Amino acid sequence: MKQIRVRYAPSPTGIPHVGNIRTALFNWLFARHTGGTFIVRIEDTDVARTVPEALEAILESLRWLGIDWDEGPEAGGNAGPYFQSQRLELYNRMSAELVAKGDAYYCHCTPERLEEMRKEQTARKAPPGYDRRCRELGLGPAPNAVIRFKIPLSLKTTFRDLIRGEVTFDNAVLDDFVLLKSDGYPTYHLANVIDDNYMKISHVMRGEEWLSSTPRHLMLYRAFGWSPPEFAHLPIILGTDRSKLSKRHGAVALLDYRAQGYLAEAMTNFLALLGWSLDDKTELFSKEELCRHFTIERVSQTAAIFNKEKLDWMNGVYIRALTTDAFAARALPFLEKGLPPEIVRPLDQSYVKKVLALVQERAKTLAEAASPELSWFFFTDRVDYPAELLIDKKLDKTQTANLLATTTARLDVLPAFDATTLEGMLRPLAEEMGLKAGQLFGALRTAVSGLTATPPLFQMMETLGKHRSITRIREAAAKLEALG
RNA sequence: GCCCCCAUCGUCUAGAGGCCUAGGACAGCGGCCUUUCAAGCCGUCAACAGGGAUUCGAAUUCCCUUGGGGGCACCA
Repeated sequence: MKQIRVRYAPSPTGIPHVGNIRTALFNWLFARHTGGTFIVRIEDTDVARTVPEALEAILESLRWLGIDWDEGPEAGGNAGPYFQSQRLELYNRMSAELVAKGDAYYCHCTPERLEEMRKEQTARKAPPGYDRRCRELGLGPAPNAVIRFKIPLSLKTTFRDLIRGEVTFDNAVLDDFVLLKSDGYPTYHLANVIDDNYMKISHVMRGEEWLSSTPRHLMLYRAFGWSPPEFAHLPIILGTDRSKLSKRHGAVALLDYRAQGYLAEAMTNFLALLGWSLDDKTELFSKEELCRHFTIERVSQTAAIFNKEKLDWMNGVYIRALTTDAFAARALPFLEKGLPPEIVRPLDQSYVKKVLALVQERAKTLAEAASPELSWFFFTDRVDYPAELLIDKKLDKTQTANLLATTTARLDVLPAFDATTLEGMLRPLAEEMGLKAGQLFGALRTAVSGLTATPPLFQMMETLGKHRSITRIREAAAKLEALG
C-alpha cells in the first residue's frame, strides 16, 4: 500500500475563504483517516499579487479549526522547503531540462502581442490561446522570454478522477501554456507538478476549478517521466445565488466566522457536511468522528450552496452543549468587546458567569452573547424603553403602578433573593392581586430589563440582585408616573 | 465562442434497478410545553429538470435537450 501523503497548497494572495479551508479540511480528514501525512505548502509564485498578511491568515485559519500539519511552515519536514519561492532553482533546472528534451521551448512573444492575439481571437469567437509562433523556432533564453510547454498535438488525455470517474480532454483544445515566467518564477502548473512529485504526494484533492487543468499536469508528469498521483476534484461551494462565493455574499473569509462568534467545532462540522455525508441521518460529528468516518467515496459530485441558517442552528447546538464555564470562557472576550463603552472594564467575573449562564441557551453565536437584546441590560443601569411597554394589554396605568408599588414593598422585605424564593413570593402575589401570573411577571420583566423577551424572570432578578432589581422597578414606577 | 463537470424538497443531503406511496436535517408553517424569549417535543408544507431508450420493473443505466457551474493569463 502506497504511503498516503496529501497537501493543502494555498497561494498567499488573499485571506482564505470557507471554500479554501473546506479543501484543507477534506485533505486533513483524509490524511487522519488513513494514517497518512498532511502537508501545507505555500505557493507564493505570484510576486505581484502576494499580500503580506495572507500567510498568517492561512495558518491561523487552519489552527483555529485544529487542522494541524505534519510538514510545512513552522513544522518543517524532509521534503522542504515548503515555500515555492525558496525552490526557484529547482523549477528553473527542471524547465530547462524540458527544453533540452524538446518538450518545452523559449518564447519571445511580447505581452503586447499576446494581448492583441487574444483580442483578435475573441473577436472572431475562436477559443483564446497561444498561437505557437515560437514553438519550432528553437529560440534560446532572453531577458523577457518565457518557457512554454510543447503540448503533444493530436490524441486525447484521459484520467480517472476519484470523485468524477473517467474524464477525457482533447489535447487540441490546450494551448502551449507557460511553465516559467519571465521573472524567473514558475507558473502554478509547473511548480505544482514538480512539488507534488518531489514531496511524494499520493492524492491531489483540490477544488473542481482545477479539473480542466489536470490534463496539462498529466502531460507534464509524462514529459518528466513521473507517475502521477491520484486526483480527486472536490465540488465547489457557491453563494446563495449559485455563483462562486465572493465578498458580496457577506462573510466569506473563514476567520470572519470566528470574529462573529462561531465555534470552531461547529464550523468544522458544518464545513465537513458541505460535500460529504456519512449516511441519511447523522449531522453532528466531533472532529474525531469525522476523522474516523471520512472517505473520498462519500464525497459528493454536486456543488453546494453555503447555507448560513443551518450553520446558525448548528452553532447553537454546539453552544448549548458547552458547559456553562466553557461557554463563559469563550463568550467573555465578545462581551468585553461588544458591551457599550461606558460599562466599566474589566467585567466582574462571577457576575459575568451568572449572566452568561442565562444567555447560553439563547445565543446562536458568541457575539450574540453581547447583544443588546440578550445581555446589555445586565450591565448597564440605563435601561431605556417606552413606559407603555410596562402596561399589560388588559391593564391600565393605575393598576400597573399599583402592582409595581406592591411588588416593590414585598421585595424589600424578602429575606432572600434567589429564584425559588422570588417565585414563592410572586406567584401567590399575582393571585392575591387578582392578576394572571403573566400579567405581573410581564410588567416586572419590562421594569427590570426594558425588554419583553428575556431569560426567565426569577433567574434574571436573582442575577441582577436585590438592589438593582428593586431600583429598576422603582424607576419603572417613576417612568409610569411621568407618562401623565 | 470552445472544452469539461454537475442536475433529488427553498438549502444541505440519503438513495449505487424492485426495500421509494423518495428518508433525514436546516429554514417555513401549525400545535404542545410555558411568566416572555429560547430550547425541547409533536405535526405539516415541500423534490427525483424535460424527453426518449434499455428493462417485467428506473430517482437509480444509456442518449438527447434544457438548466447551472467551472475552465480557456507571464493568476493561482
